Amino acid sequence: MADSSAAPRSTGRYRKGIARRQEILDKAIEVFARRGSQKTSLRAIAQEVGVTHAALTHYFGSLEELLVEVYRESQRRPSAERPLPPDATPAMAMSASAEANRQIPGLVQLYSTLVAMAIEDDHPVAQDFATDRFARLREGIAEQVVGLQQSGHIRTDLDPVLVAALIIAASDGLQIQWLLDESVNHEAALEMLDRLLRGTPPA
Amino acid sequence: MADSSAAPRSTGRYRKGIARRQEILDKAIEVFARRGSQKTSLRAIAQEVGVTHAALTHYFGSLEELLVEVYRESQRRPSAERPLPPDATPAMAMSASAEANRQIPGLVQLYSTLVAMAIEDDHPVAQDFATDRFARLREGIAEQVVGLQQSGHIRTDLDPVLVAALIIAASDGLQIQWLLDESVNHEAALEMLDRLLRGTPPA
DNA sequence: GTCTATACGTCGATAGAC
DNA sequence: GTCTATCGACGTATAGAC
Repeated sequence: MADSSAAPRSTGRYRKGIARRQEILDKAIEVFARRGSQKTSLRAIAQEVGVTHAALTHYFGSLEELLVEVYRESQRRPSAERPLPPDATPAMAMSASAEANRQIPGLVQLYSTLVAMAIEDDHPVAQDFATDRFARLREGIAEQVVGLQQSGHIRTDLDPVLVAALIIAASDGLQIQWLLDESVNHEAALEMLDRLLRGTPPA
Repeated sequence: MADSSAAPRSTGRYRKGIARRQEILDKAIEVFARRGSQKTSLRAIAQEVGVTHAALTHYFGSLEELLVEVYRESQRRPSAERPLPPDATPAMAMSASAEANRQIPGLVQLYSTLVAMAIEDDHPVAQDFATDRFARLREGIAEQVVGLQQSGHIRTDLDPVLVAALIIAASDGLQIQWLLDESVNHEAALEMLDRLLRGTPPA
């Protein structure tokens, strides 16, 4: 559950504590959006927010939890009203989502940092975050894939869960390659994958 | 070029310096293989190698460069004589390579750490490493794809470079998902991608 | 409850002795 | 060529002001 790991540290049940925590989180997000992923230490964030670094640990427990919350909250906000057509394929939805994230400086770097932390052995919060995110995404996309298979938009000899994992992996991996070399066309590659999944034979 | 960024720090032109550097590098690799990716600080590595952390910076300049060299050297060693059939598809070659890397504890984590560092703005060594690695991989795989298109094993309506980027992205992304959830079948997903690229229509 | 002040141990990096 | 010593910054923990 997202709720359990997203539960405020110690003061969350009280209105004022929640409000203050949210206020700090909002400012932290703004700092990330404005300054990118540099200087993401507790002390640097605290200084920009206008509190001491100890105040941040009071509300978030640890830097790890703060980073996860910043990313979660950023994802929660609709970045700019992107009304996806309801028949959009999962790959193109991932592409649009990636495009939206790219608008926020530092967000992609933050995500990669969290994933890198997650696969280390001593970062349980990041690990829970990443495991949960991937599991939910796979589940949701696999469900869409089943529907698209029934409507004839994806070939039916493919395991929906494998397709979901592949789409997520492709989107994440292409995003990183694009960040390092803008000649890598994230969207075109996902469109190609879409075409392959559709199964229309070569001309 | 890899040579320029891989050039020893200050003593590399002299035989003894090179030898000592290589000796330290060998031990560092052994430490990573034995202990995984934990405790990868300069001081921890130095202690296991048997020198002070200042000695490591003398040979490698920075932790960043040491980590890159450890990964490069690990990749340079043939992990266990895996004679790929010459007609293996790029996707299956990536799968085999990933499988081999998985045998060395901490290597996949080290790779992810380097990639995460690379997309930050203040890690030029990691950035050069990652950019170079992806560019070389894309180039090599795209070349293979062209050959496989000519021999009829990959459908000819696909841009070879996009295919290469997609295969690399899929392999990297699936590896991460697998690390977080072993139910994600890295090899099966890449096999599926292979099948899609081949273009054989659904039964 | 909120938050500051302060201290602890570790980190990467560097200067200078030998 | 390698050490010791030291620096500033880091995440974390705790005591206590309010």
